[in-house]
Amino acid sequence: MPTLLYNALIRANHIAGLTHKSLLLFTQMLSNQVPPNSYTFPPILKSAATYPPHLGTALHSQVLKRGVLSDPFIQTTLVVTYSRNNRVDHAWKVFVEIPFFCVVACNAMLNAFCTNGDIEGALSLFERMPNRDVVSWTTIVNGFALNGSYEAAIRLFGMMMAHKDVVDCLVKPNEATFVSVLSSCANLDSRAALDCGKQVHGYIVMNEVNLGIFVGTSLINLYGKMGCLNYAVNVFDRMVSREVCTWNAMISSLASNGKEKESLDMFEKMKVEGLQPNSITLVAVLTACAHGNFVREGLELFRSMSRDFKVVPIMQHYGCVIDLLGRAGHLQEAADIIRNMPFQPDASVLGAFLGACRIHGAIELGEEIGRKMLKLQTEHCGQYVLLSSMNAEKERWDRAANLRKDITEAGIQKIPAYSMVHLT
DNA sequence: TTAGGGTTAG
Repeated sequence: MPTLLYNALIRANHIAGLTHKSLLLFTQMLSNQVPPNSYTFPPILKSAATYPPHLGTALHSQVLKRGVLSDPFIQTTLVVTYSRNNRVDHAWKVFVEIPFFCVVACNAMLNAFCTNGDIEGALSLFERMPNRDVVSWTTIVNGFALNGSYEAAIRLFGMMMAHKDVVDCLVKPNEATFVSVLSSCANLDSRAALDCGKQVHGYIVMNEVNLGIFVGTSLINLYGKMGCLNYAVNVFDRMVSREVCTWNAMISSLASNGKEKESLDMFEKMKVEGLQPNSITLVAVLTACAHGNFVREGLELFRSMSRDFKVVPIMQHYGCVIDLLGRAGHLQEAADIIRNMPFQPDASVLGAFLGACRIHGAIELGEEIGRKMLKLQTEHCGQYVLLSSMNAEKERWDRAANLRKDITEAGIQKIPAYSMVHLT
């Protein structure tokens, strides 16, 4: 079989997600002494990115050996592969060897910085790039979002729209750009962020941008988070095609806006339409059950989800079901589930339980689980609280307040309040 | 035949 056929097969398997098969074909190719060429490596390197890093490195040596390292497609793919292996240092080494400023390679490197948490590195490269296209802008907007700087992401999107960039003044956003900025808006909690999201929506409508799965789902998520349920429903109804994530966003929006019954109805409708609920769907539906006090339905769903939907419960599902039982006062049942969990419960599960114990005055049960929680979280929470108190003693109020904020953000805010555990 | 950016989670 000639090189060309191997290349086609490797690529086809890579696209189909059969990364193992595509790697196997490559080894077969070598053992049959069919020489790989520059077309062989991009798909095989991307397949390798899903495996431990040494595979990528081994393929890098093959690239060298076959004398195709100067191929720009291979160089860019190497940057991507090392980045996905969290080796941004190796990605950079490959990148600096690329002789000409190529916008695609720069974008790959930009994304390498962004996905590895080096937003300063990304920004520095972004500012030095001689050319920036819509992918560059989207990557940096999304990079800020990935690193939690949603305001900065929105600001950069604004710069792009206002053509503030002297070099590149004709960049038009596309669907990926909208998705990044809408997601940033949804992660904020201000009127300004909602207004920004609405403006983006307006732009989408005015410019007759296709309301595809990604944009539609992002809009539903934004409006759902901001409490604008009518807008979310409106977008959902207007969409021509919907996927599981679209339904998930709609079910979550209804569940968190007091429409628990409608949320469950939506879940039924989704199943009727032949869609397979996934792990996220079940988190959303269990949330609806917890908020709507549908104890029996929620518990039934939780117990049958592995069988009916092939979704094995993870921490979040346990969190929901403990919340569900806890709110309704079924503390003994909740404690049984915690005791029999196949993995250690985290602070969110135990926190939900302790909250319920406090509300329902179940001191003994609370103590048992509280001890378990302290044991798990001592270094985490204890150190934070201690640090916070020490700062307060020295009148470093701002630092003390920041640490307290960290505790809240880590989702373990219930621990310091649970002083009865310390008394035992 | 080949390279870069995107959605949903108590």
